[in-house]
Amino acid sequence: MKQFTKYIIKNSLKRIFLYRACLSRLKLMGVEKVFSYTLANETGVTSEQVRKDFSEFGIKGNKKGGYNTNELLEVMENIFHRNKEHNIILIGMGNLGIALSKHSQFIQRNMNIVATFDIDPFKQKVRSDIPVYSLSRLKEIIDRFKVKVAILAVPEISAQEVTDELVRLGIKGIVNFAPVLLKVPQDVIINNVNLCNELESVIYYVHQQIKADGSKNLELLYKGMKY
Amino acid sequence: MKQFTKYIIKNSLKRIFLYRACLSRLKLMGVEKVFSYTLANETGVTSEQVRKDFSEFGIKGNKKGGYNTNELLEVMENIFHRNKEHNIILIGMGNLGIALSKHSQFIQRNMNIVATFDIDPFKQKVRSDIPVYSLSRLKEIIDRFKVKVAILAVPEISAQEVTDELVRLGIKGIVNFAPVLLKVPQDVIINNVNLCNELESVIYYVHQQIKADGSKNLELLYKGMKY
DNA sequence: GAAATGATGTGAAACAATTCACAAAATACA
DNA sequence: TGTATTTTGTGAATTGTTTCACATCATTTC
Repeated sequence: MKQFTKYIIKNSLKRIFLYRACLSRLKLMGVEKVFSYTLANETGVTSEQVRKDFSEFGIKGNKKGGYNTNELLEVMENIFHRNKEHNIILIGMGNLGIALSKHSQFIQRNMNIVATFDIDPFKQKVRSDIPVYSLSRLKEIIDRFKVKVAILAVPEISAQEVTDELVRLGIKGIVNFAPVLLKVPQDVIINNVNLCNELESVIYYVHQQIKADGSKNLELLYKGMKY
Repeated sequence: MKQFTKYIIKNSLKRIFLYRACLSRLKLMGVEKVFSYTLANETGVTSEQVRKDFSEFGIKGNKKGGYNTNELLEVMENIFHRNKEHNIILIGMGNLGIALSKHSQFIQRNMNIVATFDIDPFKQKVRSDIPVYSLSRLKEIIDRFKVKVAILAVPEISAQEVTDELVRLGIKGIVNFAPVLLKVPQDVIINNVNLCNELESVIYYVHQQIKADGSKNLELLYKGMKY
């Protein structure tokens, strides 16, 4: 029954992303020491939460001395395996696929899109630094670059089919931009990113806000995930 | 202290998105009646959860008879104010901005990007169905189309500056693609979408999986948000 | 039309996450 | 050196969420 449910992105991991973003900024500003309340203030969580999260990942600070910015950043880089290079493939070179293939932040963070794929031979000619292949060459590339993670930006209709093939060829994690709930074996991680939903939730909350208009009830409306 | 923390996207709202996606599919397949366990099976949650979520939004079904697919869909459309047209603006016509401006799903769901903006006059010439304006015309467009929600796809460096301007001009909700924690007044909703983080979390879990390799501990690793 | 069935809806219980409260340790300073 | 101060780290308490268990009711069946 729960065959394709995945519990992913534990809250504390999401917050680690926040802390890291702050730390990078603080490092640039030349701050050498941070305290749990510094990060707390910057990210809008409590300082106890910061310390609890750290303890979950085994991060230790110095009593009174706080945390060393560089050390802390390094620990976080390790959590996300940033020391290693990660070879990623991208399937679907539509509007979104093209944008993702050019997304410079991926490279900055050691995530290299080694190849992109599309079913349409015309799109395979699109000029880009990254080669665009036909899907028939998936196996070859996945094997050669030992790819474990794929970005899926294909149309809804072909998402499941492509996923099945990816899983067959050994892909273990997928960031899925198609608005479909993919069915995959237990051991494959799916992270769904649905741009419409992201926009619609904002519309939803803006409307709630307008209805409630500055009342205290707002606090209640916003329980759940923190950003 | 918590000035720019926002609690958004309550879990049940996120799940409502899942249910709706299923319902749309079921409707296309001609299914007229659904039961809580139908949706539960399809989305990977429990049937009690489905009913609890529904009760939160005041959705009532028929004892024994389940829910009518069309009625249920309509209720959900109303939750997300889909009956109304929503005028959105998009700021930043880089790779991602261009892809978003062409994203057909937005239009399918009554979310119209009425105008796009960029600081670079060259990009303002880019061919598109949607006009690309200079930022100096923000006020005019926001007022004319009564825009309340904006998509922010500008570089990190200018994100806060543009946000301040948007807020000043009456924008109440922002989908932010820049990897920055924006500072906004209490009554403005921010939804951060960080593509690198989405990819990195998959890499994280794939690595955990490889380490743990099929053990029962995996269940523990995945607690938190459900997808 | 009475009994059996199958679904909803919801308090109560179990579980999970966050906050509180404070001991412990490191530093600063007299 | 000893006392005051500041910050970490973590059990305990609280708060929030999910699951359980079952009363309720509409429908079907006999």
